[in-house]
Amino acid sequence: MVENRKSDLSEIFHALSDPTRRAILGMLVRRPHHIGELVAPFDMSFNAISKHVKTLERAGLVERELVGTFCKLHLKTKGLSDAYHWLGAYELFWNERLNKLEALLAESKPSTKPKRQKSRS
Amino acid sequence: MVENRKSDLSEIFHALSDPTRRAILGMLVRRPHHIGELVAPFDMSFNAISKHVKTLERAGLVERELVGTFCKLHLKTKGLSDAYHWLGAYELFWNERLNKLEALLAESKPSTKPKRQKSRS
DNA sequence: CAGCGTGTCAACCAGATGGTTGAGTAAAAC
DNA sequence: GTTTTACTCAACCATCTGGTTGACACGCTG
Repeated sequence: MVENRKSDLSEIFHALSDPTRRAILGMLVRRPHHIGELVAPFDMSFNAISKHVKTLERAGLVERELVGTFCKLHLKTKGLSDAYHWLGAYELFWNERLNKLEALLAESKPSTKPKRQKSRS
Repeated sequence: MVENRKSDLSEIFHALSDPTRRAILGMLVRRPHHIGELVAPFDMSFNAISKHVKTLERAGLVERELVGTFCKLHLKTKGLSDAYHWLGAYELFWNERLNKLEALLAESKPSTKPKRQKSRS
Protein backbone atom coordinates (compact mmCIF):
# COMPACT_ATOMS: atom_id res chain seq x y z
CA MET A 1 0.00 0.00 0.00
CA VAL A 2 2.70 2.48 0.96
CA GLU A 3 -0.18 4.65 2.07
CA ASN A 4 1.93 6.85 4.22
CA ARG A 5 5.00 5.95 6.17
CA LYS A 6 3.29 6.21 9.52
CA SER A 7 -0.46 6.37 9.93
CA ASP A 8 0.31 6.83 13.57
CA LEU A 9 -1.83 8.60 16.11
CA SER A 10 1.20 10.57 17.21
CA GLU A 11 1.66 11.98 13.75
CA ILE A 12 -2.02 12.70 13.43
CA PHE A 13 -2.34 14.51 16.72
CA HIS A 14 0.86 16.37 16.08
CA ALA A 15 -0.46 17.48 12.70
CA LEU A 16 -3.64 18.67 14.39
CA SER A 17 -1.78 20.56 17.07
CA ASP A 18 -1.04 23.53 14.83
CA PRO A 19 -3.74 26.12 14.18
CA THR A 20 -2.49 26.81 10.66
CA ARG A 21 -2.78 23.14 9.79
CA ARG A 22 -6.23 22.91 11.34
CA ALA A 23 -7.28 25.91 9.30
CA ILE A 24 -5.95 24.23 6.17
CA LEU A 25 -8.06 21.19 6.94
CA GLY A 26 -10.98 23.52 7.40
CA MET A 27 -10.46 24.81 3.89
CA LEU A 28 -10.03 21.37 2.41
CA VAL A 29 -13.16 20.00 3.98
CA ARG A 30 -15.18 22.41 1.83
CA ARG A 31 -13.44 21.58 -1.42
CA PRO A 32 -10.02 20.54 -2.65
CA HIS A 33 -7.53 23.35 -3.05
CA HIS A 34 -4.13 23.58 -4.59
CA ILE A 35 -1.37 24.82 -2.39
CA GLY A 36 -1.23 28.29 -3.87
CA GLU A 37 -4.81 28.88 -2.87
CA LEU A 38 -4.03 28.00 0.70
CA VAL A 39 -1.34 30.62 1.09
CA ALA A 40 -3.42 33.79 0.87
CA PRO A 41 -5.23 33.70 4.24
CA PHE A 42 -2.11 33.03 6.25
CA ASP A 43 0.43 35.82 5.87
CA MET A 44 3.14 33.25 5.62
CA SER A 45 5.46 32.19 2.85
CA PHE A 46 4.44 29.67 0.23
CA ASN A 47 7.15 27.37 1.49
CA ALA A 48 5.88 27.49 5.02
CA ILE A 49 2.44 26.40 3.85
CA SER A 50 4.01 23.74 1.68
CA LYS A 51 5.75 22.38 4.75
CA HIS A 52 2.51 22.33 6.69
CA VAL A 53 0.90 20.44 3.85
CA LYS A 54 3.73 17.96 3.94
CA THR A 55 3.16 17.45 7.64
CA LEU A 56 -0.52 16.86 7.02
CA GLU A 57 0.35 14.46 4.24
CA ARG A 58 2.77 12.50 6.42
CA ALA A 59 0.04 12.17 8.99
CA GLY A 60 -2.27 10.83 6.31
CA LEU A 61 -4.74 13.67 6.59
CA VAL A 62 -4.26 14.99 3.09
CA GLU A 63 -3.83 13.47 -0.32
CA ARG A 64 -2.19 14.99 -3.36
CA GLU A 65 -3.48 14.77 -6.86
CA LEU A 66 -1.19 16.21 -9.48
CA VAL A 67 -3.03 18.13 -12.14
CA GLY A 68 -0.61 19.70 -14.55
CA THR A 69 1.60 22.02 -12.58
CA PHE A 70 -0.97 22.21 -9.85
CA CYS A 71 -1.01 20.01 -6.84
CA LYS A 72 -4.61 19.50 -5.85
CA LEU A 73 -5.07 18.60 -2.22
CA HIS A 74 -7.89 16.44 -0.94
CA LEU A 75 -8.86 15.88 2.63
CA LYS A 76 -8.20 12.30 3.60
CA THR A 77 -10.54 11.37 6.35
CA LYS A 78 -9.09 8.13 7.63
CA GLY A 79 -6.62 9.81 9.95
CA LEU A 80 -9.24 12.13 11.37
CA SER A 81 -11.50 9.17 11.81
CA ASP A 82 -8.77 7.26 13.63
CA ALA A 83 -8.22 10.14 16.01
CA TYR A 84 -11.95 10.54 16.48
CA HIS A 85 -12.37 6.92 17.42
CA TRP A 86 -9.40 6.93 19.75
CA LEU A 87 -11.03 9.79 21.63
CA GLY A 88 -14.35 8.03 21.40
CA ALA A 89 -13.01 5.23 23.54
CA TYR A 90 -12.59 7.80 26.30
CA GLU A 91 -16.04 9.15 25.77
CA LEU A 92 -17.38 5.80 26.93
CA PHE A 93 -15.79 6.61 30.24
CA TRP A 94 -16.18 10.27 30.74
CA ASN A 95 -19.92 10.39 30.87
CA GLU A 96 -20.17 7.85 33.62
CA ARG A 97 -16.86 8.77 35.16
CA LEU A 98 -17.77 12.41 35.58
CA ASN A 99 -20.51 11.35 37.92
CA LYS A 100 -18.22 9.04 39.84
CA LEU A 101 -15.53 11.68 39.96
CA GLU A 102 -17.88 14.32 41.17
CA ALA A 103 -19.16 12.06 43.88
CA LEU A 104 -15.61 11.22 44.85
CA LEU A 105 -14.46 14.80 44.89
CA ALA A 106 -17.48 15.83 46.86
CA GLU A 107 -16.60 13.26 49.49
CA SER A 108 -13.01 14.31 49.78
CA LYS A 109 -13.69 18.02 49.35
CA PRO A 110 -13.03 18.93 52.97
CA SER A 111 -9.42 17.83 52.71
CA THR A 112 -9.05 18.51 49.02
CA LYS A 113 -7.16 21.76 49.13
CA PRO A 114 -4.17 21.28 51.40
CA LYS A 115 -1.83 24.11 52.15
CA ARG A 116 1.31 22.93 50.43
CA GLN A 117 1.26 25.74 47.95
CA LYS A 118 4.46 27.52 47.35
CA SER A 119 4.37 28.47 43.71
CA ARG A 120 1.54 26.46 42.29
CA SER A 121 -0.87 28.51 40.24
CA MET B 1 -11.83 30.49 36.85
CA VAL B 2 -8.14 30.34 36.06
CA GLU B 3 -8.86 26.80 34.95
CA ASN B 4 -5.77 26.48 32.86
CA ARG B 5 -3.94 29.18 31.04
CA LYS B 6 -4.97 27.92 27.63
CA SER B 7 -7.73 25.39 27.15
CA ASP B 8 -6.70 25.52 23.55
CA LEU B 9 -7.11 22.81 20.97
CA SER B 10 -3.48 23.27 20.02
CA GLU B 11 -2.37 22.42 23.55
CA ILE B 12 -4.74 19.51 23.72
CA PHE B 13 -3.67 17.96 20.45
CA HIS B 14 -0.07 18.58 21.26
CA ALA B 15 -0.50 16.83 24.58
CA LEU B 16 -2.10 13.91 22.79
CA SER B 17 0.66 13.69 20.22
CA ASP B 18 3.03 11.86 22.53
CA PRO B 19 2.58 8.10 23.10
CA THR B 20 3.83 8.33 26.68
CA ARG B 21 1.24 10.95 27.48
CA ARG B 22 -1.51 8.96 25.79
CA ALA B 23 -0.46 5.95 27.83
CA ILE B 24 -0.66 8.02 30.98
CA LEU B 25 -4.19 9.02 30.08
CA GLY B 26 -4.91 5.36 29.51
CA MET B 27 -3.85 4.63 33.06
CA LEU B 28 -5.79 7.55 34.51
CA VAL B 29 -8.99 6.62 32.79
CA ARG B 30 -9.10 3.43 34.85
CA ARG B 31 -8.45 5.13 38.18
CA PRO B 32 -6.54 8.10 39.56
CA HIS B 33 -2.83 7.52 40.09
CA HIS B 34 -0.15 9.48 41.79
CA ILE B 35 2.86 10.37 39.72
CA GLY B 36 5.12 7.76 41.26
CA GLU B 37 2.80 5.02 40.10
CA LEU B 38 2.98 6.28 36.57
CA VAL B 39 6.74 6.00 36.32
CA ALA B 40 7.16 2.22 36.48
CA PRO B 41 5.90 1.19 33.04
CA PHE B 42 7.93 3.75 31.16
CA ASP B 43 11.64 3.24 31.69
CA MET B 44 12.07 6.95 32.03
CA SER B 45 13.04 9.16 34.92
CA PHE B 46 10.53 10.39 37.44
CA ASN B 47 11.21 13.92 36.30
CA ALA B 48 10.46 13.10 32.70
CA ILE B 49 7.08 11.70 33.70
CA SER B 50 6.46 14.70 35.91
CA LYS B 51 7.07 16.92 32.90
CA HIS B 52 4.64 14.93 30.81
CA VAL B 53 2.07 15.28 33.54
CA LYS B 54 2.65 18.99 33.55
CA THR B 55 2.06 19.10 29.82
CA LEU B 56 -1.18 17.17 30.27
CA GLU B 57 -2.17 19.55 33.03
CA ARG B 58 -1.47 22.63 30.94
CA ALA B 59 -3.68 21.16 28.25
CA GLY B 60 -6.41 20.67 30.82
CA LEU B 61 -6.48 16.91 30.46
CA VAL B 62 -5.41 16.14 33.98
CA GLU B 63 -6.18 17.53 37.41
CA ARG B 64 -4.07 17.36 40.53
CA GLU B 65 -5.35 16.64 43.96
CA LEU B 66 -2.79 16.93 46.70
CA VAL B 67 -3.09 14.22 49.32
CA GLY B 68 -0.31 14.50 51.83
CA THR B 69 2.95 14.21 49.96
CA PHE B 70 1.20 12.47 47.12
CA CYS B 71 -0.12 14.20 44.10
CA LYS B 72 -3.14 12.30 42.95
CA LEU B 73 -3.94 12.77 39.30
CA HIS B 74 -7.42 12.63 37.88
CA LEU B 75 -8.38 12.51 34.27
CA LYS B 76 -10.14 15.70 33.28
CA THR B 77 -12.41 14.97 30.43
CA LYS B 78 -13.31 18.39 29.16
CA GLY B 79 -10.25 18.71 26.97
CA LEU B 80 -10.72 15.29 25.48
CA SER B 81 -14.32 16.11 24.91
CA ASP B 82 -13.38 19.35 23.16
CA ALA B 83 -11.02 17.54 20.84
CA TYR B 84 -13.61 14.87 20.24
CA HIS B 85 -16.21 17.39 19.22
CA TRP B 86 -13.83 19.30 17.01
CA LEU B 87 -13.17 16.10 15.11
CA GLY B 88 -16.86 15.30 15.21
CA ALA B 89 -17.55 18.34 13.07
CA TYR B 90 -15.46 16.71 10.38
CA GLU B 91 -17.25 13.44 10.78
CA LEU B 92 -20.39 15.15 9.54
CA PHE B 93 -18.54 15.67 6.31
CA TRP B 94 -16.49 12.63 5.79
CA ASN B 95 -19.28 10.15 5.54
CA GLU B 96 -21.03 11.98 2.76
CA ARG B 97 -17.88 13.41 1.32
CA LEU B 98 -16.23 10.07 0.89
CA ASN B 99 -18.94 9.15 -1.51
CA LYS B 100 -18.64 12.39 -3.40
CA LEU B 101 -14.88 12.14 -3.42
CA GLU B 102 -14.91 8.61 -4.67
CA ALA B 103 -17.26 9.52 -7.45
CA LEU B 104 -15.07 12.47 -8.33
CA LEU B 105 -11.89 10.47 -8.27
CA ALA B 106 -13.46 7.72 -10.33
CA GLU B 107 -14.29 10.31 -12.98
CA SER B 108 -10.84 11.79 -13.08
CA LYS B 109 -9.00 8.50 -12.56
CA PRO B 110 -7.73 8.24 -16.14
CA SER B 111 -5.62 11.39 -15.74
CA THR B 112 -5.06 11.02 -12.03
CA LYS B 113 -1.53 9.75 -12.00
CA PRO B 114 0.59 11.99 -14.18
CA LYS B 115 4.23 11.29 -14.82
CA ARG B 116 5.87 14.17 -12.99
CA GLN B 117 7.61 11.95 -10.54
CA LYS B 118 11.18 12.71 -9.81
CA SER B 119 11.73 11.88 -6.21
CA ARG B 120 8.29 11.52 -4.82
CA SER B 121 7.75 8.40 -2.81
C1' DC C 1 12.42 27.77 -27.73
C1' DA C 2 11.95 31.24 -23.76
C1' DG C 3 9.49 32.65 -19.96
C1' DC C 4 6.16 32.21 -16.38
C1' DG C 5 3.66 29.86 -12.77
C1' DT C 6 3.50 26.16 -9.42
C1' DG C 7 5.71 23.56 -6.44
C1' DT C 8 10.05 20.90 -4.33
C1' DC C 9 14.34 20.67 -1.96
C1' DA C 10 18.21 22.07 0.90
C1' DA C 11 20.33 25.16 4.03
C1' DC C 12 19.82 27.99 7.69
C1' DC C 13 18.01 30.01 12.08
C1' DA C 14 15.53 30.86 16.61
C1' DG C 15 12.85 28.81 19.79
C1' DA C 16 10.28 24.76 21.61
C1' DT C 17 10.46 19.94 23.13
C1' DG C 18 11.84 15.80 25.61
C1' DG C 19 15.06 14.00 28.07
C1' DT C 20 18.79 14.19 31.75
C1' DT C 21 20.94 15.51 36.52
C1' DG C 22 21.11 17.78 40.89
C1' DA C 23 19.38 20.65 44.54
C1' DG C 24 15.48 21.89 47.35
C1' DT C 25 10.85 21.50 49.84
C1' DA C 26 7.24 19.58 52.48
C1' DA C 27 4.67 15.90 54.67
C1' DA C 28 5.11 11.45 56.78
C1' DA C 29 7.57 7.85 59.21
C1' DC C 30 10.90 6.58 62.35
C1' DG D 1 14.53 15.83 65.18
C1' DT D 2 16.27 13.12 61.67
C1' DT D 3 15.40 10.47 57.65
C1' DT D 4 12.43 8.96 53.84
C1' DT D 5 9.33 9.64 50.51
C1' DA D 6 7.08 12.25 46.86
C1' DC D 7 7.48 15.77 44.31
C1' DT D 8 9.05 20.54 42.19
C1' DC D 9 12.26 23.57 40.15
C1' DA D 10 16.24 25.07 37.49
C1' DA D 11 19.95 24.17 34.48
C1' DC D 12 21.60 21.79 30.78
C1' DC D 13 21.65 19.25 26.33
C1' DA D 14 20.36 17.16 21.74
C1' DT D 15 16.93 17.10 18.67
C1' DC D 16 12.69 18.70 16.46
C1' DT D 17 9.80 22.47 14.77
C1' DG D 18 8.25 26.29 12.17
C1' DG D 19 9.66 29.76 9.81
C1' DT D 20 12.84 32.02 6.34
C1' DT D 21 15.58 32.38 1.74
C1' DG D 22 17.45 30.80 -2.59
C1' DA D 23 18.17 27.48 -6.25
C1' DC D 24 15.96 24.29 -9.07
C1' DA D 25 12.38 21.15 -11.66
C1' DC D 26 8.36 20.63 -14.23
C1' DG D 27 4.56 21.81 -17.22
C1' DC D 28 1.93 25.20 -19.52
C1' DT D 29 1.67 29.28 -22.68
C1' DG D 30 3.19 32.35 -26.20
